[in-house]
Amino acid sequence: MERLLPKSFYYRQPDVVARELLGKILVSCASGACMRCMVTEAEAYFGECDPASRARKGRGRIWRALYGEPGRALVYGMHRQWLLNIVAHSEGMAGAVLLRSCQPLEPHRLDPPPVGPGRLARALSIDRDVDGAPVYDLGSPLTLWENPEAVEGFRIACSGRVGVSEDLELPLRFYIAGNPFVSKARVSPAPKHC
DNA sequence: CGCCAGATTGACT
DNA sequence: GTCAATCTGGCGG
Repeated sequence: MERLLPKSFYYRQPDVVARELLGKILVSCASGACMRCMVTEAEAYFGECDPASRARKGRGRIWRALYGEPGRALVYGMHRQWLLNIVAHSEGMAGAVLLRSCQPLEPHRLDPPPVGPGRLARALSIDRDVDGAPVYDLGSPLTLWENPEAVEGFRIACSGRVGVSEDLELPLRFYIAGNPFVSKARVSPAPKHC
């Protein structure tokens, strides 16, 4: 059987965690029935040093979450959708991983595929109720699991983050190369080999 | 309190 | 290509 990713998994730099979350299993029981999918695309955000981070916006609840305990879901709304992040950073730092796309497991024919952060949240019934949920904790409405099936391996590609007006030099968007459940940015950021 | 912009998406010209 | 919906938080009146 699969194993929950431990809390310590999230006590690392957001870019490391974003990369390592690819291929992992995301389980959402937010709607009552549980739904499983594999993470195919994620982006890393840092704290106030990151021009694209919401920590830049002010010291509200999002700022507190980014500087708060790693391994917790951070859900907030924008443009009429919910965006799902997992808080991830080393001790004393700040950051999170934005889950952008996933591949449904099981016979789930999702109409708009859960590709793109807004669609992912909608497909998994993610909303403010899930905010703060510890994803390393069994019994949480949202959990992340090891994926023994994915050991076969896949290529990871990376690029600049999607939709940000000001990005860092580092490539902070990671995705499974060739997987159909990955968003195509309107203006696709140049992919690089990682 | 109103207005603006941002890690978006779907409908429509 | 363009528009608008409406979550969060800063800023101006």
